[in-house]
Amino acid sequence: MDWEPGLSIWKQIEKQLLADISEGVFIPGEKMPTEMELVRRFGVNRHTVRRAMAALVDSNVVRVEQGRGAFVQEQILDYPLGLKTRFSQIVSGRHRLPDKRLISSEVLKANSTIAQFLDVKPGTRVIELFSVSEADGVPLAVATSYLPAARFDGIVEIFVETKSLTEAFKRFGIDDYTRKTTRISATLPSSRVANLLKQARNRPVISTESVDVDSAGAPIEYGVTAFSSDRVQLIVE
Amino acid sequence: MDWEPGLSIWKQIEKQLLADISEGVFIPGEKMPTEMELVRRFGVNRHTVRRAMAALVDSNVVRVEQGRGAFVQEQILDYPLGLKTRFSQIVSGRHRLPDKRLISSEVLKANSTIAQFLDVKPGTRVIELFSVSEADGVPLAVATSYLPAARFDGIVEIFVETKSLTEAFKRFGIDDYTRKTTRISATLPSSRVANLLKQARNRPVISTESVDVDSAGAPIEYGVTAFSSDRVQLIVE
DNA sequence: TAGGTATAGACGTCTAGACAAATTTTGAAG
DNA sequence: CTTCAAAATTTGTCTAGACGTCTATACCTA
Repeated sequence: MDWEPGLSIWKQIEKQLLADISEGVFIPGEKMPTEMELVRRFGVNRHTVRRAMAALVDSNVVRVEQGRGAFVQEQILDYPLGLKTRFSQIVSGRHRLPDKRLISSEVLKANSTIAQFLDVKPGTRVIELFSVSEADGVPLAVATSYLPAARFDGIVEIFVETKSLTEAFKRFGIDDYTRKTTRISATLPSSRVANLLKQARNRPVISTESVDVDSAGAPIEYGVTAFSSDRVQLIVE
Repeated sequence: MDWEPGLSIWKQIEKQLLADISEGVFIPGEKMPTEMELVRRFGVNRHTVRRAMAALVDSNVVRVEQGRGAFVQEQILDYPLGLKTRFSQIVSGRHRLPDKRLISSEVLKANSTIAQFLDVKPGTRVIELFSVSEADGVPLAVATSYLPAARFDGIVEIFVETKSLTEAFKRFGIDDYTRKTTRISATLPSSRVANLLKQARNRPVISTESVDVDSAGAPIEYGVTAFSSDRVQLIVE
């Protein structure tokens, strides 16, 4: 690489890396070359590369993690937590393609926690849905949902077909439902969740616990969702 | 200086300099020690001092000028440019003490520019006021104002006494006046203006040209004002 | 197989030195 | 005294090297 006079080398490197990112050479969320690789590519000292990277970090274009490397910062999705929060609507509204894939499902007997939130007796049969929500193919969240089996027999097939719980509920005569409660915490993901989110195990997830109720106030879903904190920001209105 | 473990040295230096500033050891607008002086004071390498200073520049606490040195950044005053812009009100509203000192005044014959803005014939006698506006003793702007002499005979004494053009106008029966036009440009100050603003000649000033009119629409003042761009930011609403 | 340990890889900090660029000061010439 | 050019100051950039801290991985042991 040859340098044009009048502009400091680190600024030219910053410019080049920025161009690479916008051209898709480096993908948001993916690892960038290591400092030493950039040193070899540009033929400068490591400190000069670091000066350029520092500028990119400063402008929030990349994120650096000690011991791991640098990553192209992804655009963080604002996820409003309202009474009528619908995943697909939020993502579509940001001009991104939503998808919700079912990973596994089974029918089991409710433990005391699930029973309490769904307002049923412990031991009642409930459907467990384990799914991944994506935008443009990038996983944003993994959700575990529990629904009373008696009321929603056969909902799994509809969910797989429509990829939407909202749509599946409609087939069961529930045209409208609202969020009753949401509890928010931050944790580190299990390896399974980290894997599904395609993120490092030491990056935190935002964990929400929520109950949705139908128009009559009866609980229809209890869910635990883990959002990738690098890709999603929850907004409380 | 001895360093506590667990926190990088440059951060400790940053912290110390920040403390010095808030304690008034370094005064806003004044020059800070040179890098070499800080190197001797803290007993570290110049690059370590520069790392700390870079953080302070980043957080807008200091401003560095190549070849001149580092200066404690002064809090920039937002100066709204509205129809009823009144200097003393704006400054008081920011909990700072306004002052407007008359530097010189004289009566002269209007040239074509002044005559045009004041809507009088060239050669008409006008009063020229040259003043400095300060907040907490720090000069923010120097203003040259032109008023029709026939209408405002004896206004100079009132202005000196009240330090306010708004107040002086009131004595002449003008309880209300509005800004008609404001033109904004950026220039380098003359040495006289730089001196009055107590700023370097190579730091730009924001220059405004304005006409105030009374409630009947008749021009009562044409003024040229030079704002210190380090201390004032104009806000157009 | 689970868990701890050693090791290599990658970023963070600090020191040292050499020039470059911008500004200010000094000093000589007129 | 003014003006202009040289010198000194001061900050900006780049290189070079050493060591610390954090992470991931491979390997060993129980």
